[in-house]
Amino acid sequence: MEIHRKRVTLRDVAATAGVSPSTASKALNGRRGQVSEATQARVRHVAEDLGFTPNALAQAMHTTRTGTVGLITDDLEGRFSLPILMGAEDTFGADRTSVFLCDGRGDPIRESHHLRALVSRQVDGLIVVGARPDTRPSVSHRVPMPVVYAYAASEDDNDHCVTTDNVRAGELVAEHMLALGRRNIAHISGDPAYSAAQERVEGITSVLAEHNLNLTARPLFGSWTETWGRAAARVLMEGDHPVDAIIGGSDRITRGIIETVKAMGYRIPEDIAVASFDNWDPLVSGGQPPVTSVDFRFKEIGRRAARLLSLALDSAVPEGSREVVEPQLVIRESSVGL
Amino acid sequence: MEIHRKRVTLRDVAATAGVSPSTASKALNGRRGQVSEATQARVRHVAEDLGFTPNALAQAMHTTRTGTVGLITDDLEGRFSLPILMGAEDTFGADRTSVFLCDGRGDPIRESHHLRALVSRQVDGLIVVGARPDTRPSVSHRVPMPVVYAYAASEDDNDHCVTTDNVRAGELVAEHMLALGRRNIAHISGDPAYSAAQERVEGITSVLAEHNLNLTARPLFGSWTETWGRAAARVLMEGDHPVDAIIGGSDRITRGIIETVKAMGYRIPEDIAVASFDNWDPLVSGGQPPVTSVDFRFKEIGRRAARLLSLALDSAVPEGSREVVEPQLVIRESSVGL
DNA sequence: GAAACGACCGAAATCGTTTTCGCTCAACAT
DNA sequence: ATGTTGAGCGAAAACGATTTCGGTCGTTTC
Repeated sequence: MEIHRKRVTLRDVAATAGVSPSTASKALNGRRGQVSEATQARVRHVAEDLGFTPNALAQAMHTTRTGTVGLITDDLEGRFSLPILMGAEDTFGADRTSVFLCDGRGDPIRESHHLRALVSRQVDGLIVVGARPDTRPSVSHRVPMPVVYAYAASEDDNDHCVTTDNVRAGELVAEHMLALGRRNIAHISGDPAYSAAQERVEGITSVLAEHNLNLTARPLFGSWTETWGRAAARVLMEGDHPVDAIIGGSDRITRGIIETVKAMGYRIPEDIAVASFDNWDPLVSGGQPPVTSVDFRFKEIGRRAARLLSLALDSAVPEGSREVVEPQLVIRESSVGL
Repeated sequence: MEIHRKRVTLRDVAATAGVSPSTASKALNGRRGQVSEATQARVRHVAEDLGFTPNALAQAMHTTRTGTVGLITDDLEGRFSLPILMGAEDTFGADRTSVFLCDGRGDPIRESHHLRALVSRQVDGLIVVGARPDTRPSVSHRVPMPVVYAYAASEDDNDHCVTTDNVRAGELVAEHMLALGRRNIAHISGDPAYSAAQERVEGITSVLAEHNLNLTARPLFGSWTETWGRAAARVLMEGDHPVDAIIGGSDRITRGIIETVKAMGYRIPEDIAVASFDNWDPLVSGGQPPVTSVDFRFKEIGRRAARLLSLALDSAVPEGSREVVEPQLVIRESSVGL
């Protein structure tokens, strides 16, 4: 049924209700004291009957608020941006604001294009989601509306940012391993160019240091892949250092580690306790054993970013607000036996 | 620098260029013959100078085209919807239309809410992405604009749909296995309630039948999890039927299969060739060995859906158009040795 | 030299809604 | 009877852009 019936406007409602558009508007918006109960009811009924939906665009021309925000990301897989989007939807839901999602795909030209499109669509604000948790160039000076950076902070200190705490994430895992009585802890990380890699190492070593311990071997850096996890695990286990715990730099790396360690005849977690970062469900929950991992709570990041943006829209927040979402350790059988 | 400078309007441009808004408009839109070269250049220059960006909302009130479409999904993980979104962006890019992404999260109430929001925002059209490839309820009668269903078809035959071909996917894998000389082929599927599961079986068996073959054992149904893959693989390998190839129902299932088969001492692909459906990179590319898998080409689905929607916007397409995107087999080492 | 023409520009209407302001009319006080 | 309310409604302006329709010129044509 492709009856793309003409859109019914306030004018139509007013006409069939026998009042002026102004009165109809007041009736529907519940302007008390300006319209009688009787006509209010009548207009409401007619509007319902005709299936009237107010044109948000026309409304926006007055309020200069469109009830829309842009979310710009570079994250192809959507591992960060979708949970963040969902969190944002959660807190915007009450505000009844909708989200434009745009993928810049790491291309500044494409990003500029999206930026222009969003500005011309008069979005009230912007959430910029970085692909990696390093700082990224600010776009705030290029747009006439508030911007909040999520996951990756902006390079400009005056911008609003909601980020993760990779140092804390490292601490969480290290504390967990120590609490389990492990003392010979190794770390197989990913690409050392990522600040996340460095900060997690920092968190781990600082906790160990508090107990007068050190990593049993120098952290191994490579790439964020299973293949690297396998290779590094073999090197590590064939080395001279005793190992009773391995911290993988990501869930992908950890998959490789677990496979190799098991293949070499060690039991997990009895001989080797394993933990990881990301808590990405498809990799973590179905594994054998399921993997203990740090969850960075992307959804919460989205919620907080949206909240911050809402405040910024009302200029109710100082420049350069920074929020950090505390990560959370999710414990599974790879570190603690059943 | 939170200089949220007042937005510059066409009026401003006109004023500083010393012309009327109408002339400014014509100049910027290149209305030839209605404005002299000189003033055109002057207005353009001023607009550039002031950083003028036309208000798309105001423009939309004339054209009754907002250059926005809604994309509604239920897919929490974004495995389908993000690639589809990217594909849609690709073909919409030229049209300079932006996409509202909304997640219904499987909740009809939430979906209705989003639907209302999109209608009130005057989106030109809608793309509805189903979470599973079964048919889903139509929403077309509830909105005054064209709708295209992607991935999951609509229950209403008059709707436009772009879907995958699960039967063909099954055929592709089966043909591949036969071409490799495998004759004792088993299939470990997922939840039998999914039409995708049934159709893939259908594709596989039909190809085998053409060669007077049958699956070496009845297809095993369970859930779309690694755990099920492990359990089923063990049952299968310990059974009486000879097996030289296993087709996993999804990449997650296949992870479990491979792990178990390897643990039982078989070599992949020498003893057992393995293939799968989905071609989901994080599960498929880093595996040991990497997994042969059928790619359903979500991006292409998005592109086609967007194209179909564009046509529907111009009423240039008959009711009930159905498009099927041909899946593609991606061959890796789990089926073909190096 | 008058008429016709074309190039260039601006006034005004329009899109759909909200808001301000003024109008009308009944009810009430004086 | 006149003046004062105030409740209820509508006319009109406004948001920012586009488009139609004239209007003002200077130039060409017979």
